[in-house]
Amino acid sequence: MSVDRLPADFYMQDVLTVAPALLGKTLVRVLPSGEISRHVISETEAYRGGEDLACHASKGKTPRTSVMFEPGGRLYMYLIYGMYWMLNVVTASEDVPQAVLVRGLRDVSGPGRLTRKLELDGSFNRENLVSSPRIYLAGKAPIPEYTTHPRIGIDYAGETWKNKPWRFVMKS
DNA sequence: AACACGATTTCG
DNA sequence: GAAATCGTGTTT
Repeated sequence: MSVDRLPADFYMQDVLTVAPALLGKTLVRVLPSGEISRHVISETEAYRGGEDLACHASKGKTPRTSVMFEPGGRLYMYLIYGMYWMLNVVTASEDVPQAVLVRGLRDVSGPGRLTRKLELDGSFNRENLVSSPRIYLAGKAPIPEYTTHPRIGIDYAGETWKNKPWRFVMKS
């Protein structure tokens, strides 16, 4: 356990508050071998509820998206293109479906590559970051400087949503 | 039961 | 520019 593991309250805020606040925080992964891997989060994206057409939950609650309707602090893992697991942190209160996609670490670029490196897969879906012995987030304020950009790979979401500056990149 | 497709990455 | 590769949601 870590003394500065992020508490449940942190994840209960709106996704537009949590997504930039995750920048500079440390992703801690206890591997099956016992080795502890620590990486600083450098890039995130916010997916915000039923209205956001880029958010999987905008199409309603399904077996896959149901975890986003649970209280913040759990992981939402899903497989994309048949080969890459995406790491998402669920935020906000129950029945407010939101999640932050962890898109990059300071020394690992790309959401698909970072889950491979940290050995994260579907078995981590619904994992609770506040109590899990094998993965958690740690760190303290302040939030580092960052820039905002449109989200990647969501052209299907339409003009309104695809242009939202909801990608957050930590300045190196 | 069949089909279409994606919050990506890598190779040519 | 295109393939790889499969779970999920939708349609038949």
